[in-house]
Amino acid sequence: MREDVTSAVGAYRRIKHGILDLTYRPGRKLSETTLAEQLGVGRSPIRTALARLEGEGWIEVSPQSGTFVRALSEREIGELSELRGILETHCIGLAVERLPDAELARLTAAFDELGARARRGDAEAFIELDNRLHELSYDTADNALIAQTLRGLRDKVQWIRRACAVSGSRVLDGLTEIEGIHAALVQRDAAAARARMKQHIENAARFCRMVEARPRRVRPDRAPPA
Amino acid sequence: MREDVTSAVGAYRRIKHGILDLTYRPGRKLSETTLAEQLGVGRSPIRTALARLEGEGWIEVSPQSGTFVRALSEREIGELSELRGILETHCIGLAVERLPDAELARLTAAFDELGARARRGDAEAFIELDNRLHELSYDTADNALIAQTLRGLRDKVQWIRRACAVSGSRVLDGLTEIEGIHAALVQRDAAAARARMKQHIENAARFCRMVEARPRRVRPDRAPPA
DNA sequence: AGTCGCAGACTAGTTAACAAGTTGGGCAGT
DNA sequence: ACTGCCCAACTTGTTAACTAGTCTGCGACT
Repeated sequence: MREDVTSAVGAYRRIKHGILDLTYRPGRKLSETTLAEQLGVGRSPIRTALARLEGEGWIEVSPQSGTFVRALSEREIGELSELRGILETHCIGLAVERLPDAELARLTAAFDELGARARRGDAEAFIELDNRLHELSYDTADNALIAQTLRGLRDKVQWIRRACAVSGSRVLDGLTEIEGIHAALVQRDAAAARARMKQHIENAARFCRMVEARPRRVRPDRAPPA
Repeated sequence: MREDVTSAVGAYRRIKHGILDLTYRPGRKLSETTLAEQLGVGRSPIRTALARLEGEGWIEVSPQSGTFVRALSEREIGELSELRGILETHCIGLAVERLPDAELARLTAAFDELGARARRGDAEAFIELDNRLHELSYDTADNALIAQTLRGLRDKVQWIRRACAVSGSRVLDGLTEIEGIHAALVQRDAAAARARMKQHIENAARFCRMVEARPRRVRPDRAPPA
């Protein structure tokens, strides 16, 4: 594995990776001491990594008690999807106006090639295509803050999908949806693109309920955050 | 001052407060050792606080070199305003639909009382009124994630305003703007409310260029972020 | 049998000392 | 006078030991 600049960012990457691939499932306890031993570093880099993960909403620290992978409530999943819908809709609307024809042609080529593979059940091809579409719209929107926010939200959505074990048939439905968005792009129809993107986002995180690894108490919550 | 739960959150509050009230101006170096001595704690709580502030985008840490209060470029200010505009517009649109008449009546009363004071030049009254309007729309939108994001963005905008020493005449202009939004709320006119809110946000952070405390080099940037 | 209390083994929070790297000023050589 | 090197001071990164709070399970008492 590539050598990390600091122990802290290495720990961050490995722990987040462990959360995303469900090695550390929602509700699971993450002991600083244990993680430090497993990663072969002291507790400080672990604490730095955990602080960042807490800030990004992946984990929850209960003082003097434990650190746990967060499970998102249905409400939180809904809030997350609402925010994502607003921003993705905004970006795709701008892409309709601003995306250069040359870029659009390359996207169309990708849809021709990867779309065919996805239709034969290649989930990787679908994910690649989905990424291309979204990232292209982020680039076009030309707002690093919004793009960064959206990437964080997408991480969460994909994590939720995995934690819910959504069926593979979503791939075909999803493909149909993004093909519709692509068609709207080609026709330079902003209203259709926005409406279809909204629908796409709403479908993405629907009917999900996270299952925690173990039941656990609610956070003691000794102090309200600033 | 209220006793803090942990040294780390106390340090976070005091350092952030120092940034907001311009005690620590953009570009200024924040030494962990010095801060630890000033606040009477060890370096660890300071590091925890700084990590959080870095995550929120207030400071920038250069390894083995120093920690600096970030200065926002015109571009970043623009991006920030764009995001804020999108979300505030969304919230005020929902408020038009959902805000109960009783709540609206209380807001109108506040406009009568505080508005008069603001028109006589009471900046505090204007800020209070502005807060009431925005917070009410956040509550109505009923999305904690969006509300939290918006509060963070508002912190930044108010900080920018202070760092740019925007003239006091903005108070009267701002009052006129939010009175217009209030009027649209009363008339239950979503389109007008959204348009006026958009204009209000755009005006808020216009013509600002941050002045750093001291010139300094760009960050060494030894490693690309994850 | 059921319940209360205590003790021990955890947890995260904090500290101080040490390691590794950067920075800037002063001195020597040209 | 100017240039280049070097060293000393200061920076954040990391570690291990210590502190204080929480939880769990065993045991005695009711």
